[in-house]
Amino acid sequence: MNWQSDANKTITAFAPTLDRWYQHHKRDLPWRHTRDPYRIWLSEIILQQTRVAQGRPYYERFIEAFPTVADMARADERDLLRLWQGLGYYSRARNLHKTAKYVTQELGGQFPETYASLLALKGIGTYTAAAIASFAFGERVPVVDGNVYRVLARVFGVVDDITTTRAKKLFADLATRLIAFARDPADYNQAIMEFGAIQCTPGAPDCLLCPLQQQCRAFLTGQQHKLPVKAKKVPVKQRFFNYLVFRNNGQLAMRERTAKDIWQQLYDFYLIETDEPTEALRDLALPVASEPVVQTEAVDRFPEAGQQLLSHQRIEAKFWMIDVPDALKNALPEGLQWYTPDEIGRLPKPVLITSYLRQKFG
DNA sequence: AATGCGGGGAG
DNA sequence: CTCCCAGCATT
Repeated sequence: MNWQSDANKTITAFAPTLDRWYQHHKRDLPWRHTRDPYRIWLSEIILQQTRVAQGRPYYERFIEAFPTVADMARADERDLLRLWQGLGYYSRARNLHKTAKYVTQELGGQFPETYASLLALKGIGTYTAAAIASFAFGERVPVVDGNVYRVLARVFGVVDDITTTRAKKLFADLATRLIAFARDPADYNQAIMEFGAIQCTPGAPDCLLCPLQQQCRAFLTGQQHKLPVKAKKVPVKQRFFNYLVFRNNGQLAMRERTAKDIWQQLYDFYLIETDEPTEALRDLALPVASEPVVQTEAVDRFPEAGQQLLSHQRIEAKFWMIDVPDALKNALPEGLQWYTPDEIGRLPKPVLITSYLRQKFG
């Protein structure tokens, strides 16, 4: 039996084997009880680059707050971002709102029903379009996500670097061949992702109890821990944030982040970024309006420290609380506004800011 | 083809 | 520590 005919046999047996495995290992997840494209769309956007365990409570809260796409379309974008707070990749929330409005206002509340038309919506790429098309409408189009790359790379011994365009096409083509043998495209797509999440895991795949063990090129050659091949990512950038937390009469000065940077449309404080960690307030180039304030009214001579690890940046933050006298409260730097504690609670904020507020004010 | 974008959990 | 998660948009 040569390798080629082994591979062909594996291809025809792959989907049925996963389907069988799935029947016994399927988790009970809320978005598996519906074919409502709105709910499936919402769950898929939430789950982009996000583990099920992390995304699930957000899904529940979103469905509670916005039971239909029309409800979401009506929402204030700030409230939507506030609900999204802590999930990261906030462009997902902005695109969610944009698409909800588009579907409601331009499509009469009806989601597009094909892979190709779904792909045209903001925030929907190849993976999400395939997921919605198959789960909600039964279209026979394969999902290709991180789980699928891992499972296929191992079972079929694909050593191509999955970050390259060539490999992406190779995996997509393979996935298309495989789904042809599936009984039900939706179940099969769920099955392969579930299999990757539970059985064929990144670190310690459960090969001993794997139904594909004797067909898996990686297992048979002992290479499962080396696949998939993925170019290592760029080193994380270190940044130093110095926050001046202006306070007056129980209110804090905050501003919306609008720059082309992290945390767009979330709220934080007056920020001075430096190339090196700062030890004292006098080392900072302070805003003109705050100078007299800083001389006399700084509350925190030693700042609160904060750390935020992002996948692409490591942020070291320091917070100086500064009491602003009434005489200067209308002289805030451009963009800053006073907010009461209640208002601040309703603003969407990065986790770094929320953590600071919690540790400072409870 | 490269880069930027969050935050958290697992090993 | 490192890796990576039901990826996508922009350049």
